[in-house]
Amino acid sequence: MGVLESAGFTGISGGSLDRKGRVCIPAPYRHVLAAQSPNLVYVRQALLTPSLEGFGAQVVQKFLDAQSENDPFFTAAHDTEAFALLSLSQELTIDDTGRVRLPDDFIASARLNEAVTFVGLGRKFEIWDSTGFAEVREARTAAAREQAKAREQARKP
Amino acid sequence: MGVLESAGFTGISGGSLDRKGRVCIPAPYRHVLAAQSPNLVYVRQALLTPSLEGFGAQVVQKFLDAQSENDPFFTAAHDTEAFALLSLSQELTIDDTGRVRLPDDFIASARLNEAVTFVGLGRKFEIWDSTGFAEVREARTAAAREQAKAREQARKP
DNA sequence: TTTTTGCCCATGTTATCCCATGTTCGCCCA
DNA sequence: TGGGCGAACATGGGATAACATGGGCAAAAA
Repeated sequence: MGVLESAGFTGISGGSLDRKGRVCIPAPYRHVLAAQSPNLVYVRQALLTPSLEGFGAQVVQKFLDAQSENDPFFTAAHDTEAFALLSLSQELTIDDTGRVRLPDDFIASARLNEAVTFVGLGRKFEIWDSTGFAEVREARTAAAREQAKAREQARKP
Repeated sequence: MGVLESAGFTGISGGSLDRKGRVCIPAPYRHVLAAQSPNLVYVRQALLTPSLEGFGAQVVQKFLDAQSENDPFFTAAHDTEAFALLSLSQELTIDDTGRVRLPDDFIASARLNEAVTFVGLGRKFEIWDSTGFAEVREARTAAAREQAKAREQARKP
């Protein structure tokens, strides 16, 4: 713990969903979240993939700030954005063993089984079913590898 | 210690991975890292070679700043990059004897044995299995030699 | 009542802190 | 210009705290 929090969520780690629908948030993630608000995490269903997205209060706060600066309300585009961020998210409290209870419909929509995988992406993190994530990981790694190769090429000739 | 830190990671040095999966980061590297954030190093699996890459908080911070300015938080724009940099990296804390615990999957993917080699490359450094690095070193030296020759040619036609 | 939710305790595992020791490097003085 | 001497460094190992996870119990909801 230290300046770590500013760097956001990083790394990939495994966890487990117990029969009560609880998951233990990885300790490093909890430290990031704790720096934003105590015992709180926002979780929503990802829009494009069978996974969940978690983030801290800071993201919500930033959105609200932007909201008050610009058009307050009454624009359809904005409402859609607000819906995506606020309506689809649930504010979950982290108990003192570091776990949260995931709503059943979230578990269903992300197709989670007992083994889950946490994926750090800076200001947000993802929760996947471990089996399902395996191939996604392959694909993403391949894409990253291609990008890295492309850079090698660009530099050399 | 001096102005050296600003020059980034330099040189090649050996180290050892103990039975607990710990490595001692070479002191010169630690000094570079300390200038960016205290007791922190980011390590990731290299994309194109069986090795690990280490770097300081500055690299990550720079990426996150860019991310939050454009606010592409929930867009897929930088996803590949974010995955490569943030997901594949682990934030490791350096204990007060200068060591970090490398995750087992990192050790496996870089095929590390007891003897490891640190390779300074400016803003990042690499961690190789010493035996595996031997031939890579050959190849790189040869490539560097070729490049040097090519430049000679270009200058004196 | 039956079910669910939040709270608490229990436990095995893992990592982290701390102390100890050998070694190498740099520095200063003869 | 060599020793030699002290500090910084690298490495091993054991104790301790943090972590992940299962299960029980009681209050609240259905």
